[in-house]
Order: sequence, then C-alpha cells, then structure tokens
Amino acid sequence: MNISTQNQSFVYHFGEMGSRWGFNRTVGQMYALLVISEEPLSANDLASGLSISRGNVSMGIKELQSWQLIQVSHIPGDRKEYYSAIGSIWDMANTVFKERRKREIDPTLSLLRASLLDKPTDASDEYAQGKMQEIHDLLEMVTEWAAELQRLNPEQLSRLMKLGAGVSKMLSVKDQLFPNKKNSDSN
Amino acid sequence: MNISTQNQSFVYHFGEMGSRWGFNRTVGQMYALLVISEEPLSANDLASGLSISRGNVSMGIKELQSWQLIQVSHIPGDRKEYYSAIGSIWDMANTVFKERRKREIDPTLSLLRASLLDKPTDASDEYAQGKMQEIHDLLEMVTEWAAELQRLNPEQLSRLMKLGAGVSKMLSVKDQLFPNKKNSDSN
DNA sequence: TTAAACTTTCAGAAATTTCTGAAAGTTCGT
DNA sequence: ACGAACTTTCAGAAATTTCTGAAAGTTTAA
Repeated sequence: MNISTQNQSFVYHFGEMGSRWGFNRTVGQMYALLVISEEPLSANDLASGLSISRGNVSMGIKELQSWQLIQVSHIPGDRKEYYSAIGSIWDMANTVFKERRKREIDPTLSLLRASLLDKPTDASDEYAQGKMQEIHDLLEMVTEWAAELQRLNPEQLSRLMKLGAGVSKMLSVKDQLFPNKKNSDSN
Repeated sequence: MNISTQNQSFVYHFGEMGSRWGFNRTVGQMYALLVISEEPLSANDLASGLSISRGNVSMGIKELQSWQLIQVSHIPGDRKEYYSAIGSIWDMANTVFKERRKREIDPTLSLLRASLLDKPTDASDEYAQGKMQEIHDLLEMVTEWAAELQRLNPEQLSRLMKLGAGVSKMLSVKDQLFPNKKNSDSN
C-alpha cells in the first residue's frame, strides 16, 4: 500500500492533530487513511502505507475501536480482517464529541460533585467551593445541552447552526411568544 | 504555601485533566490553584504549593499567559509578581474554547482548503477529496456557529442552553412563522 | 492434529515531553 | 553604577509515551 502524494499531507496532518484530539500520531494517521479510502484496508495495508510496525497497527486498531470509529469487514475467501471508518462525517463528529465528553468532562463532573459534598472548613475553602460550584454548573449545563444537540438529527442540527446570529433573534421571538417566564434582562 | 487537603484533589485532578485539555500536568495544577485562590499568588507560592521548581513555574506562567487565562498584579512595596485566574468561569470557558478552536480546528481547515484546490488525479483521489470536502464543510459550520455563540452574552447563552429539547420545537415554530425558506424534510 | 495464516501481546528500545536548577537577564532603589 | 530582589532561559536529567518485533495466541481448513 502506498498513499498518493495528494493524500499524504492529509494523513500526516491528521497524525499531528491526532494528539490534540486525544489519540496519538499513528492512530490519527491510521484513521485518516481509513477515512479517505473507499475500500476497507487490512492491518498490513495500514502498516505498509504508514511505514509502522504490525504490532503498532494492532494497538491502534484497538484504540480506534474503543472510540467506536471503525468497523471490521471480511472478504470472502480471505482470512484477513479489513477495516473502514464508520458511517458519515456526522457520525464521526458525533462519536468524537461523545467520547471526548466521556473522557474530558464526566470525570471532572464527578470529582466536583464529590468535592462539593465536603463541608468547607474555613473562608478560603468556602471560596474554593464557590468556584467549584460554578465550574460544576457550567459543565453540567454544557454537557446536558450537548446531549440535547446530539439527539437532533443532522438535518435539524445543520439548520440550527445555519441560523447563526438568528439564534439571538429567536430568543427574543420566544420572549414575545411566551413572556411568562422570568427573564430579567436581555440586551 | 500549602494546599488544604480538600483542595488537593481538585488541583491534582486538574493536573491529570490538563493534558486532555491541551496543556501539561503542572500547568493544569497551577491554573487550578489560581482559580480556587481568592488572593493572587506569587510564582514562589505556586512552586512551593505544588512542589515544583521555580523554573517550571516560570514556563507554566508563560503558557497560561499565551492562553490568556491569567493576570498579573502587584502588591505595593513588593517587587514580586502575583498571578490570578482571569475573570469569571464563563470567561475561562470562552477562552479555552477559542484557544482550542485556534489550535485544533483552524490549522485543519486551512490544510483542507489547500488540499481541495488540487485537481484529483484518479478515482480514489476523487473519493478522498469528497471526504475532505465533507470534513471541511462540517468544521467550517461548527466553527462559525461557535463564533456566533461566543458573541452571545452569558445570559443569552445560558437561556439558549436551558431551552434544551425546546430547541427542536423552536425550529418548528420558526418553520410555521416563516414557511418560505425551503426546508424539504423535518422529522 | 497439524500447520498455515492470521492477530495480539508485551518487554525493552526509541522518541518525545516535561522538569530541574544553575546561570543569565531584568528592574529598581540608592 | 551597584547590588538586591526578583524573573527567565536553557542544557541536560528524569519521566512518560510510543513503537518495534519476536513470541504467544487464535482461527480455519484439511
């Protein structure tokens, strides 16, 4: 397997970015390669395409599977396993979002919840807890909202996003339609 | 400087999480400590509080400043610099979001734009470019939307988030109010 | 049951990142 | 201009992460 020079830079870039997105260089490259390959690739294809060891590929596959980003398939009469990126780009984005939430936010939320159960012992503890409470509330809100958004289908989500600045107009429309809820300010 | 045991776990946890959020353990710890300290802390306070070297603190401060997360202040008659976390938790979240966008999304967007300018040389290139286009469009949309949201003030943002599931209702309300725009489907 | 064709594991090597602490740099009061 | 009080820098040490490749494991066909 070798990669066309046109795709080379995409694959390497995803490698570099990979580390920022929560997995390592080779895993990023493997995923990039799978995304842009129409045909599923074998572990050997990945190893030779990226010039990395077979063992490394095996570990990378495990990682991508734990992120639920890839799929195994088989070719009749061939015992190798073939891998391909799962679903549409939307699915991919969704999955990455969900995974990152699980890894980056959820543990923090539970730690904060636990910390907030302790009684503060002095003024500085009290201040600290206040901050923790703020962070907790913010993270919780964002988490819930993200979950909400993920429940929308791509079409709805895309429409919502394309509203853009319209969002704030919409908020005021809502106020006019349902002025009962107490929303003290709005600029 | 020593840290109350109650806050210990918060600080260490932020250290662990730090790496997922884009900076390293000590930088995470430093920031956590600054967030929960009512009073600004000196570089020495940070070093002794976290048992790390003075040099490391200096580098960490530089990093936090590049993220625009901290602020310097001075105490009259004291030549040391004192640091504190900037602004509210909202500001913090905003800043982290913006920074991460800059580091995680923007470079990818420009790479994709460049790649898409190349003429595909064969069918597999064409497929690859199709995928790149999809990723590009998605990232662009998300980026623009995020920028839009960041323009809202915390109050508006918070209201929007609290709408939760109401968001989809709102979309259909919009359809009823302005049924002119072509939105073929909506389930 | 054997062996061929594959995949996974994991100890240690290699690469990368982070940290220390001494030296160099800066700023300010006198 | 000097020195005290501070901060920054950076070479090399330490810690951590990633990678390799040989060995062990698994599956299938005959």
